[in-house]
Amino acid sequence: MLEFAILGLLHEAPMHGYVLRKRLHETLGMFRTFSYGSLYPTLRRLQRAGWIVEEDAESADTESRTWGRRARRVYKLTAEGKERFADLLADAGPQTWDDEGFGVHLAFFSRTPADVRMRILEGRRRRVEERREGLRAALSRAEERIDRYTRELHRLGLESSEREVRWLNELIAHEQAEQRDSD
Amino acid sequence: MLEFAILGLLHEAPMHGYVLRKRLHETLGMFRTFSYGSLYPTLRRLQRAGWIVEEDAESADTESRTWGRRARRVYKLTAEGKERFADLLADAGPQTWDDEGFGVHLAFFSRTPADVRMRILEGRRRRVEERREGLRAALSRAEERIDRYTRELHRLGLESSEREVRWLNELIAHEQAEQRDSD
DNA sequence: GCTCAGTATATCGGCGCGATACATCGTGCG
DNA sequence: CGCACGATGTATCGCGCCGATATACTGAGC
Repeated sequence: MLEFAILGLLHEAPMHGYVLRKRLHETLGMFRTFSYGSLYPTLRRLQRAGWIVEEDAESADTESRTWGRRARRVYKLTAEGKERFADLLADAGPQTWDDEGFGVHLAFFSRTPADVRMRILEGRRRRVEERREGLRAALSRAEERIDRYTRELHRLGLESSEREVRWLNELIAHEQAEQRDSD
Repeated sequence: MLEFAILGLLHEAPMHGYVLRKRLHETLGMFRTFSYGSLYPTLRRLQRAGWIVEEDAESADTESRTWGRRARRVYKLTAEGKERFADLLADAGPQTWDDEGFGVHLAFFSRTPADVRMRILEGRRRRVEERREGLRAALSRAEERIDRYTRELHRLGLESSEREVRWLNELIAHEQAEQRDSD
């Protein structure tokens, strides 16, 4: 997931770890964060894989650089990196239904193909509906022996699943409307 | 977290990995699951730490055992394991405010001391309120440049934070009422 | 001159996951 | 009767990510 997000953000501009993490915070905003303990090793991994390369000291152009310190490692996408991101964007597999995968992918939704968007949205809906049904079942079977606090948690979870399904239905309807328009 | 849940469940009865995982599913129900890839190594770890021990082949009593196959490793709590669980129950630290930690701890809330329950609930509320404020800020500053889908996600997140804060307030009020009663 | 917050990179141990492997048992179906 | 299948049962491997920790330089305020 981090890989996906990094590749997506580097499309905007070359960046070094520190600002990358800030952009990560902003665009994934309040819903998912990544620690430096994941970021730096992942950057290494992407570099080794050839998806990104380190920009060298040049690039004295735009940036005013009032500093003399080096140390910042600025990375930029390679052609292979762009391909890789396109592949990940087009993936509508199971990991894009779960909380984490869905949330991150959604942050790059305007760049993902319309049909893929649809499949992700529907997959997510199926996932949340399953959760909702599971919670409904647990609650109906619960009245007796189940712990009061657990029951409360289930109630909250059920409500939130229901709300998310409604939210997904709206998004899906909107997508369909858009698709109709473009016909 | 897995450690906590295992120790808590083994209070009911000695169990082997497979049924432990089922009980895990039931009591954490729909909101958190653990894979065998975590469970078995964790069981080892707890054994090494001395919190649990493997019951030996005896125990030919209650269980009818229509099978001749061995292989099942039945674990039971040690005195140190019970102490360990009590310590974890009494912990109201930061990890008990986050989604995962909070959810798991809640499953054992009826066994946690009332004052600890209160501190966890309040800590969680603070956490969710921060998230809520973050999302509100993001949404108000958003209208312009932010991606439509991200905004939708923020909307959903905001609603769900608001809902959870209300839910927490109810729980907290209930706790306070209970505390008044016992005075 | 000092301290403090922000900028910047990096590593370490540990937790949990998904994939995979392997073996046994009971049930149902042809 | 045989055999496939689903449930029972334990285990390992590599990997992604986290929190803690270390290090060091810069700019602002006092």
